[in-house]
Order: sequence, then structure tokens, then C-alpha cells
Amino acid sequence: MLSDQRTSAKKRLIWATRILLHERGYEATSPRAILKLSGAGQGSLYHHFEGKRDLAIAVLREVEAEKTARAADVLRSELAPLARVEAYFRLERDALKGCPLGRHTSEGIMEDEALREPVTNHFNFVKCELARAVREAQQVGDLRGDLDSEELATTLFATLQGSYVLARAFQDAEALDHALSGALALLQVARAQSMP
Amino acid sequence: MLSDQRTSAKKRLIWATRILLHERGYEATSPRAILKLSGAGQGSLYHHFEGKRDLAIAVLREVEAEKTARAADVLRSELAPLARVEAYFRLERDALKGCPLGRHTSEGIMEDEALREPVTNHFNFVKCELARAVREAQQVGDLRGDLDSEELATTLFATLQGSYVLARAFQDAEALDHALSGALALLQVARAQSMP
DNA sequence: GTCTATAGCAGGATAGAC
DNA sequence: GTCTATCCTGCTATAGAC
Repeated sequence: MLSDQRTSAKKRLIWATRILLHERGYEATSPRAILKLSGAGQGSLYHHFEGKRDLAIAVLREVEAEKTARAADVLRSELAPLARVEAYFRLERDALKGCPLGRHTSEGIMEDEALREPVTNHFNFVKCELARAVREAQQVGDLRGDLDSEELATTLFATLQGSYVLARAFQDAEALDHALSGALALLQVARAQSMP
Repeated sequence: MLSDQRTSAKKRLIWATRILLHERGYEATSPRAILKLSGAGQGSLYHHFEGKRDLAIAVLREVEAEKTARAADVLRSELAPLARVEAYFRLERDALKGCPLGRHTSEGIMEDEALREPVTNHFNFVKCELARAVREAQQVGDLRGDLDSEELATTLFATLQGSYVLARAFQDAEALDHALSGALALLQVARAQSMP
């Protein structure tokens, strides 16, 4: 019950659910825990939402919107193509908590269209923007043209998502930084300077 | 209750738990479901194991041993260093089910040392073998020497783990292949042929 | 070793007062 | 809109017969 009681119960429910979904995932987050953390009563949850699932959908959509906006900030900035990729990789992340959207991919809820949609949408946005950055880098001669842009974008995003997995497995936040640094180093090597 | 009734209850419990842990994760796997799938009675589970956690530890250790042996088969083979990496990437994987060990990294059980250990051990083995392959490739002049071998190994393994995440998010098994192909393409670019 | 019966408790949702 | 009381179900474990 950390949230300000003056805020509406609905907002506090969303706030609490967001924290719990990120830290524990969907399946391990109980309505009880949400109510306790938010300080709201049982009735408020079922007045504003149909149930846990409905509440989670609202939260995931909010997270999607925020994370996509944050990604767009750098991936659609005026920076050079490869600098955009690097800036995206360098955004601050809580390695040990996992990606607030990606962490749900191993849960059963991915079989539920409405719950999966925010994840898919955000992932699709990032992948497409990375692919665009790669293509543009190739067009301006900053990157070798013989690399498949879609494939490379998928690789880069996979490296980011996987770096969370490694950080959790090793219980070491630095694994994320190392994985991303290694990817950027490979990208440097693929710069078009010394093409035959 | 698919398992042969002539097999011991203990083996059938492990068999069933292994399937369920892979498909649903630890938290979503109930002793009830294990008993139903294995065809064993309640008593057998608590006779052979202390409980769900103890059974899961036994299963994860078995998975660790098998997956590590499978990885060693190629990563410690007589192939050239980079060919070992490629062979490891090309091992068959069920992209949509997720990595049988890595999928647990987003679960709360990672805070439990005994449950995390099999994951950490396997990940450590693969990361170290990949780093060795990178170092050896650099020593024989197959790979640029200016790349950090530890970092690059982390990147490669992160790409693999992340490719499962993308496959689940997009509900598309090909995402895994694309991510890995892109990583191998980058590795090709980093071959030492045209060093200044 | 294996089974069934049962207990205690938490998850998720409903009813209905205020 | 918000709250408490209550319900049903399934999770996890124990007891004790065979």
C-alpha cells in the first residue's frame, strides 16, 4: 500500500499491476497481491476491470505505448542510422528484472491474442525500425550492402532480448552490457570502409 | 497418462515433469498435472521426492546434462573453431517452445540457488566453449584479433537465447533461424581475410 | 513402492452494503 | 466508486491403507 490514497483506485491498480507484472510475470501475480500493493479493495478491481486478465491487458498496452515512444525517440531521431542503433542499445535497462514486455514471452499468456498483442506490436516496431536503420546505413555507404537488413535487424533485437536472459541466468547485470557491446563491435567491423 | 505403466513411477514422474516444465514453466506446472500425465499416484511423488521443487531440481539437472552433452558434441569436436560455432547454431531447436533451460530465467525460481544451478551451469559451459572457439579462430587467423572473445561469446549466446524470445513474441519459428543466420553472416564479415 | 482420501491454504471472482 | 464478506476451485502436501 505504497501509493497515495488520494489517487483514484483505478490508477493505483494499474500502477501496482505494472510493478508486479514486471517483477513476477502474469501467472505469479495474484489479484490479492495487486490489491495489497495498490491499497484498493476487491470491489474496485472488479468495478473498473473485468478481472485480472483485463487489468493486465490495460497495463501491457500502457507499457507498450511508453516503451515504443522511448524507442522511437532514438530510432526515429536525426542521428545517423548506425548511431540510432547504438543509441537504442545504450538506453538504460534493468537487466536483472528483465524486459517488461519480453519477459512474458515464456508465459502461457502468449497464446492469448489480446495479451500477446502489446508484446508483438512493440517487438514489431523495434524490429522494423532497426531494419530501416540498417537499410539506410547501407544506402549511405556506412554498412556493407551484402548483409540482409531484415535478418540483421532480427539478430540485433534477439541479442538485446537474449542479453536479459543471460543476465538473469548468471545473476549478473553486466552480461547485458557485454552482449550489447559485442554486437556493436561486430557492427563496427561490418562498416563498409574496406569493401573490395 | 501416456507413459508405459511397466516403467517405474519415479521415471514416469521425471518424464512427465520434464515435458510440463518445458511447455509451461515451473510455476504453471502443478503436481496434479504431473500425476495425471505420468499416471502415478500422489504417494509416489512424495515417496521419491520431497515435493514439486525437489522433482523439478532432478529434472533440470537431467536436462542440463543432456543439453550440455549435446553442445559438447559439436563445440568440442574436431571441426575448425568457427565451424563449431556454426554447427552449434544449426542444432535442431523447437523455437516456439523455448529453450528448456533458458525459458525459466524469467521465473521466480531463479532466486532459488538449487533450481538456478542447472541453468547457470549449462549457460556457463556454452559461453566458455563459444569464447574458446572465438579465441582459437583468432589464433589461427580465421577471425579478426581486435574482437573481445568473452564479449563476442556473450553476444553470440545472447542472440541464440533472444531468438527464442522473438519466435515466441511473433509466434513464428522462422524468427529463430533468421536471427541465427544474421549472426553467422556478421561472423563471416569479421573473418580476418582483409585485415589492414 | 504405490495408491486413495483428505487437509489447509491461496487464487480468482461474486454479492451486496455503504 | 469503494469497501468487506464470502464462495468455489485448484494447488500442494500429509496420512495412512494396501
